[in-house]
Amino acid sequence: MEKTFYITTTLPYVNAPLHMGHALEFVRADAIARYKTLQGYDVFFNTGTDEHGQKIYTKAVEKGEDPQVFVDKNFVTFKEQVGAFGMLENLHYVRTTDEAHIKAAQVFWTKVYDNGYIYKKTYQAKYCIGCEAEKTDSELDENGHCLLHPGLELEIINEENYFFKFSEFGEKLLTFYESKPHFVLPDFRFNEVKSFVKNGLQDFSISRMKEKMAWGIPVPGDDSQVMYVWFDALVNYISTLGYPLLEDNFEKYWVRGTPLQYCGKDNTRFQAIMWQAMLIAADLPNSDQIVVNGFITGDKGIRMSKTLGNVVDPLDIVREYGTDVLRFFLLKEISSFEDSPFTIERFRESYQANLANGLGNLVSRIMKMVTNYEVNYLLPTDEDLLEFDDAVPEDFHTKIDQYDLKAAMDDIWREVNSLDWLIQNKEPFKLAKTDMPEAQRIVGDLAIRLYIIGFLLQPFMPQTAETIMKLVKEKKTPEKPLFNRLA
RNA sequence: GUCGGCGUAGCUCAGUUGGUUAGAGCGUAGCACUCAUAAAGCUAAGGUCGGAGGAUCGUUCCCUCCCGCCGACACCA
Repeated sequence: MEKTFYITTTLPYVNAPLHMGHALEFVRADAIARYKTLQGYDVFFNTGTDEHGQKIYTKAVEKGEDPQVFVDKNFVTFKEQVGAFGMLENLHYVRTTDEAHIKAAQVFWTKVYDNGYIYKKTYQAKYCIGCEAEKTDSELDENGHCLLHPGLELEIINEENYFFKFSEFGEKLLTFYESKPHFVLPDFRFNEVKSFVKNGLQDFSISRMKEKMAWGIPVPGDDSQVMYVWFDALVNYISTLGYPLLEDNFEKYWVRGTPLQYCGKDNTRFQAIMWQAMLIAADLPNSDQIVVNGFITGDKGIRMSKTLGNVVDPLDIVREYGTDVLRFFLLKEISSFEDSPFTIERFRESYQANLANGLGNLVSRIMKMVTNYEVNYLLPTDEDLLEFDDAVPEDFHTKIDQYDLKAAMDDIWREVNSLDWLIQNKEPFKLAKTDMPEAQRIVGDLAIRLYIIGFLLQPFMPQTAETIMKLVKEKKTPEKPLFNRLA
């Protein structure tokens, strides 16, 4: 039976442009998807857009547009932006306003309802007259007043909502976590998850009154309510696989594969706790693993913000340096799990050292000798490279399997450095004048190792990898530098 | 406030089950080579390992306290 692999990003809200954090999530997930594809897995790679909820509704109204028209337009933009990150061709896009998704969310709801985990209860919302908005406890000061209007008493609004019996899932979740010691990566996030669950879970509301906010999926059997946005949105991870149909893709990728969910650290709770409880409530198998990214910050770990002027737009980077260079920096220089700074200075330094002076220059010098000395060599096949571990750096595969992509990239660059060192040390360019066969042997060896670098680079920098492999295969010197030096 | 983590060269970070001169990459300075994108190679400078106490023959690495930063503590998806 063929090996299958499922991976998904979280779904960004469709109303805002993608920032560097999104780029990180997409590029990392894509690198993993490509890696697994190369390993011979049948990969289902999912992303998409979250298109319901108050924020989007408000934005559409502001623009004087019908919400559906608004999200349709924004989805097109979203897809273009994601395309700029160099994603796999067969990436699946799910939209939470897709008919199939809406139906799936409703069937999911009904299943959970029938299993007795949804009930109706009065929900008490705190409403600030000053802000004209509902407030959560974290938005209040110690006196229970709105931070922006500390003088005003909050109004309590009673509203009938549907609730999810989250409180019944504490033990079940902890048992599940026990059975999967690496369910959440990195482990300090898993610890946070566990302690959250151990502190006790409370039921929470999963619907809103339609008359107040109509932009959501109708609750089955109750016209007065729509689903609260994230309850609907989380179902995308399986609606994209054809759920409620439990055969075909769902069986193939979710049940038989190992569903991996990639997310930013602000999403941990939804992915690792709520969604898992929802799956149990609907009698469905849990996810296999949740991998959590840190945030990208500005200089000195300060968060990026427009007012500070330290925002770097991933699309600007792509426009100026190309997709692979953006991918390079995100994969090589950004910590795999912790917060990491992205500054233009750091970016340019790394570009100059690792791409222009490093990899790009290495390709030039090796291929120049290959053509000048008319070197012949026999390249390993893909099968060889996949099967024989001695061709790749030690633990390279282990690092990727643990989603430490930065460590894998460091391995590749160690190889780049050692080839540079070898050239300097063995001096084939001198030997060519006295002992051509030996020079050819050395350069042939270098070319093969360069080819392997290209091979290893495929999941991370697909275009560059292809270029390098092609040059080595065809024994050609690049017509122009792979990466131009910066002034 | 409670729980957890972090604070190591200019920058980004490794590391030590406590033991002679604390590591890498980048950046900086010098030397030198020429196959290459004036790139690569070699060498060097640069650290009281956040601060103060304590336990120890001895600690950057253990304990206590302090300072600073960050995360979780639920309806922000």
